Amino acid sequence: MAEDADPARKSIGARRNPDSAEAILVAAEAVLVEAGYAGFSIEAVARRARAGKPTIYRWWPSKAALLLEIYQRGKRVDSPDTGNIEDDLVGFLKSLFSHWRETSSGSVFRSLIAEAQSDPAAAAALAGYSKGRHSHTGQMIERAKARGEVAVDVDAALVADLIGSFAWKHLLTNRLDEDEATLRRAVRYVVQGILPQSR
Amino acid sequence: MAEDADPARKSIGARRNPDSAEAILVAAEAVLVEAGYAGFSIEAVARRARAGKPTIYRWWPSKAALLLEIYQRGKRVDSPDTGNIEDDLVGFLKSLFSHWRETSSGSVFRSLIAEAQSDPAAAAALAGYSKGRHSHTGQMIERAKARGEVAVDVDAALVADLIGSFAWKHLLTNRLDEDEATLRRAVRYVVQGILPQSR
Amino acid sequence: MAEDADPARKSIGARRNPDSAEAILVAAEAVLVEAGYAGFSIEAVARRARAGKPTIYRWWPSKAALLLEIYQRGKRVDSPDTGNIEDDLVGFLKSLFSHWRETSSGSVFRSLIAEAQSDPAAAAALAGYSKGRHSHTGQMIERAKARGEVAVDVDAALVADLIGSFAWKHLLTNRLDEDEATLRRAVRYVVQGILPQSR
Amino acid sequence: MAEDADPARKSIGARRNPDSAEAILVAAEAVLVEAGYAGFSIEAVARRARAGKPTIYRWWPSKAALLLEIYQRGKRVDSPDTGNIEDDLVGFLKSLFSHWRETSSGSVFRSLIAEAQSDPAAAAALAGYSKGRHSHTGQMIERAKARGEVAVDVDAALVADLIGSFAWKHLLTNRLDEDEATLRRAVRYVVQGILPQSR
DNA sequence: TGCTAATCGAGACGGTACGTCTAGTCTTTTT
DNA sequence: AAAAAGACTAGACGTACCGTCTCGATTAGCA
Repeated sequence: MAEDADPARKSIGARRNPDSAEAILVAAEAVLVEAGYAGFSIEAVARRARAGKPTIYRWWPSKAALLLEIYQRGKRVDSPDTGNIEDDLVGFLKSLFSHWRETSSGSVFRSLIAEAQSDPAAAAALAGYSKGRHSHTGQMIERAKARGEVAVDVDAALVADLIGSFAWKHLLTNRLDEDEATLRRAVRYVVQGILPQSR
Repeated sequence: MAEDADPARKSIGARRNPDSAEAILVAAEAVLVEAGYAGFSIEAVARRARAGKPTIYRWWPSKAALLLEIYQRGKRVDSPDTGNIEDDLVGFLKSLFSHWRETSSGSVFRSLIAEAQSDPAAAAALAGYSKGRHSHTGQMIERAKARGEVAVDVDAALVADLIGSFAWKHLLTNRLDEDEATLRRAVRYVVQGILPQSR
Repeated sequence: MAEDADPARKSIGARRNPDSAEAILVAAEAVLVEAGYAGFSIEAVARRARAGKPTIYRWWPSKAALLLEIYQRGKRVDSPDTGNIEDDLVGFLKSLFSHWRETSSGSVFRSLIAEAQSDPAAAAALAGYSKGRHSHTGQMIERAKARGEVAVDVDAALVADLIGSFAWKHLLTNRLDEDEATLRRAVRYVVQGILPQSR
Repeated sequence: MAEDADPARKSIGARRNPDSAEAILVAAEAVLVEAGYAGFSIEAVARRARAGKPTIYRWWPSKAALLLEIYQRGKRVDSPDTGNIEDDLVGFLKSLFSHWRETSSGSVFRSLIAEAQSDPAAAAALAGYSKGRHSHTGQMIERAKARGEVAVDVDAALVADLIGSFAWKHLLTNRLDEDEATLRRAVRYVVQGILPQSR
């Protein structure tokens, strides 16, 4: 990461300077990782990026917008297709948890959720993003339906919501280190239910 | 609410003044409801409560502690016992959602979750609280087990976690107005699973 | 004084705004005059000047610095040259006392001395200022020396110190209304001594 | 000094406890010496003296009252009588400077002067004290008058004021280390004047 | 001898100010 | 036109003191 490589980054004329944008995003991510959401201020990002605050405000109207873009950049697209819905969902959760754990994404997304609790714009963006994820994750269920593995009248988005909820709550309560057995158990409850005769 | 009833609240000796404590909690709740989490500052609470800032800091070391106590005060203890696990869980979610919707509890709890993302102490408190809720909510599942309605090897706390996750995510994404049919569908997925042959 | 003329004073770019500086100095003087040294707080000055506290702290690191600048602004430069050392010194004291009495300078200088008793920086500044005044006031003695009116080996700065001391103590003990006869007597003691045969 | 000897000093009935008074005065002096005027707060004194704040406020209505009593306790009474007015005054200044330098009296008196600039009661007390000192110091001049060493129409109090002023200003500007030659020169200017023919 | 009354340490109270931090806006200068 | 730079008002942060208050314990002197 070259966020310190340019000791004086100037304007490149009457258009957005991609170096500045890049430097700001990199700096924002670094600040978030190093100082946490509590230390994540526009001031701190500007300082770290050697950028003026107005430059940040020009392109990202709010902290939430910045967070959202950082999160999008580091996004991992992954919906496994093992031919078995349980394995698919367990794999999804496993890879999501490790992605959140091992990259800055976890911090970023936590911050985004936190920000959404005070900033309506962030809330809207997050709701939209979440909805999008439902249909994305829902594809796993749809594939299972197509295979006849899942009842056709199942609301795929709702199942995706359930699974996503579980992930969110673990993220928000610092439980991303859950072992695979637990994840599998949770997924199995959703897939097979908890009734005694269901197996 | 009688937050303006006492035009001069003095010390009552070398011990905590319950009137002040009460006034502060009431004011905190009012500020949170009226100005939202963004406007929830210790300054604002002190102003509203006609209290000195040090008085607040003396008894609540952080915003999180204040939020937690407000939430505890307004807590609703409710785990229905209809003799049917699905109805129990649906009832639980319905009453939780309406409680969150219709009282200040929703705002308070959202704020608490947000606060926990930047304040480690709040995070710990929230994690502890959440764990406590799991065993509480888990009693519904345990009762169902005792009735033979649910498999004995089911991890009641994990099921509670799943149900609670669903509630959290709806709270955090402003979807507390979900209709009963959707809640029931979600609960049914957990109870009966989503497999086609499961019934 | 036009301290209320600008209901919204903004930045004028990446450099000091002289309007703000002026407003702050005017407000500081007004606060000092109206509320006295006891009521002279940075908060009060900021409030009165409609300025942010950081703006004050940016340019004046301490109350003392602010006081010093106010005092310098209202400085009266006056070392009479009547051709007679006694008249010069009496005139100096008279005009200094009336300046202190009739403008805010008296309050400002008193405050500065008080501040210097707790703030080492203020103490240093005051000591430096005082030394400067000695050589300034000393010029009256030097002129008298040149006229042959005063012994050539007299330490002009020390005499200035003596005269200045007298002024300070009167300022600090609210005795700026001393009549001219008394001032003249004091000056005469320094000029002619108190011995019976000295004239 | 036994300020730490009593780990629990109680009431001795419906009257002032001299132990408490003593402990408070000792503590006040210690705080002033160790932390300076800036750190001299009633809180700090109470803490140091293991006394309740009301106990202090009961007997000393203000910081100034406390300072005044401390100063009085440590007072040095000294007006040399060498038979020579110049030597008397030089001796007076020398012993005053060393007293201020080597005991806590200097800090105390400085603080008292500073306090008098914001507290009218302290100002009045200081003015009264100062006046008393004039007549006390004036006795040296009166003695010299009686010896015929000083003109009979000299205003002894005014001369005392001049000498005292010199001492005050040196105290207030941290110049208590002035060498004897300078003190003598200053005294000589007052005694003999600065005119060339005066010797 | 028991009651009253003032004092003690203690520490909470409503406030104000401290000096620092960030928010979001503004203007100038440079490219 | 957009960049950096950094100043601007505004206000929150958490801490220190202010001077007042009430407690419970203590003890002398009055009844």
